[in-house]
Amino acid sequence: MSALRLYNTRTRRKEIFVPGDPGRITMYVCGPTVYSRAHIGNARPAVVFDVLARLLRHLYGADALVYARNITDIDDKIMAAAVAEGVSTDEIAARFERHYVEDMGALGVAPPDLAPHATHHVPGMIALIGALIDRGVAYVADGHVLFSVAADPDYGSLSGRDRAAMLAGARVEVATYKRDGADFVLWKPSVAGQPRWESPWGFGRPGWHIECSAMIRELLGETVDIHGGGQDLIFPHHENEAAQSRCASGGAELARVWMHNGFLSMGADKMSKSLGNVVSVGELLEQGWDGEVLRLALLSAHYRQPLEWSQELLEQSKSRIDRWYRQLSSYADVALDEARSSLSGIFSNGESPAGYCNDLDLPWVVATVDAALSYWKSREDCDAKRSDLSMAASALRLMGLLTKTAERWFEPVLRPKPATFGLQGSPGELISEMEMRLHTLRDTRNAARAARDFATADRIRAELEAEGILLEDGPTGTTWRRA
RNA sequence: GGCCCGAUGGCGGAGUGGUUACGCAGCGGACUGCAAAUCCGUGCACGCCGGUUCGAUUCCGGCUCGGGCCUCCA
Repeated sequence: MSALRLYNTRTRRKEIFVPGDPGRITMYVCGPTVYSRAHIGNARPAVVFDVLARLLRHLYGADALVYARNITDIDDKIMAAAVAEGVSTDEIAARFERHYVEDMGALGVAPPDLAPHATHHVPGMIALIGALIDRGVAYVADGHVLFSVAADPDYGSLSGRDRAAMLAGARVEVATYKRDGADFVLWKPSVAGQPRWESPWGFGRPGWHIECSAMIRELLGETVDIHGGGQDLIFPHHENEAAQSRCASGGAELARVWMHNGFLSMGADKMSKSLGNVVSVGELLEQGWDGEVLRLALLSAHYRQPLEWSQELLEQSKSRIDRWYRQLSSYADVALDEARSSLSGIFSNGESPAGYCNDLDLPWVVATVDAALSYWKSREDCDAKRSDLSMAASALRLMGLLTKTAERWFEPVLRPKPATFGLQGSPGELISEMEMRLHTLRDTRNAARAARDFATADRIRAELEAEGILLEDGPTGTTWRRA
């Protein structure tokens, strides 16, 4: 068993990962609030923790991990979207959850084992709030239930903030019913028309932070091995979760390891809906970027580092994956810790973990794969080469890349674009019509080349390139692939 | 104002107390009708000022600049 080192936000250092029960490792990641399409920044944690889940399953066994990623389906933004459209919050939530699942699927993100919905766990939240009141760390005020920050001496330990700093930084006017400016809402009243549940404190709905605490408690237990999310959740969301759960359980920490991914930026700023500088996963897919290209782009920087999203990043990722498919996709999977390969370091290295086991150092893994490719590219086939390149391919597959055959990868994607061919009809008819014309063009071009009529041959090649199809003339004939 | 993080070549992005990944782009060459792909070769870097050290891009301190959080946010 190799040592896995993970960076723990709470201690601000890499630690050897020691699960509470190696036979049942628990991981919880904060999922989406479903009120709009996911942008590519939202996809980063989904992809990063998907890779971590694959790694944990690889290390501890396929059945040893329980991975939960919640769906927040009750929230002020969902309510606002519902009002704006004149439909129910359920309809909004269901629609955008569907989009989310599709988009993440396109990025190769495997569905988590559990995808709890906040609205299905309200009784658990009410029970948890009741327990906090009983323990004297929460209080009722003006129809709300609030968590008393002063009651938790460890409040601030995750984010590294002290009380004085929080007061100094307060930018929001403090509600008068709060005993302390830092106290946060566990339960709030709903007015007519808003979603509501019956509780000992009247009809209302849960605060955001209590949702995760309650679902973790119900589904995974008092303490999870790993709790993940984006860096912006460290405070207040995760700090508050940690405080609630710690107080409710009499001191047990909510998570052994807290992990947070860095942010995507667009130009100088963080990509965020409030700044309006977002690009959605759906848009990128429609532009023709393969999900694997988006996935590699998201994984091209270490998960804790900021990553600048750009057209160039996409193009670089595309080139890299194209090359991998040409050179590596025929190599079958092997055990990643196979000692015969000189690349076994990408996966484990007992004393000083490297690559995967070094806090998920995927850029290093990718670089090592490329170095191996470069080393072997002009060398003859032999056991060592096959062993190294098989391991390289396996390393990429563990991060969810190189999952197709080269044939599939390079297969031209015909998109119905009637304008180009001056056609009309249903998408299906258009595609079969386009296929027929492509065959004709291929025959025409081959004949032209044979007759050394290069003007005609080049014209056809240019036309097809405009359709996203590249023709490559090789010694054994012409191959067609998507651009 | 407080807390946190970062600063590497044209670009992206790792890592390391001494030999400076990897990719993309560029340049030269081979191959090709021309391209593309492939192959061979090649240039380019570690924010600033101190300190520790035989030696620092790597460790320590300060500074500057940039970003995030402190309000919904992956």
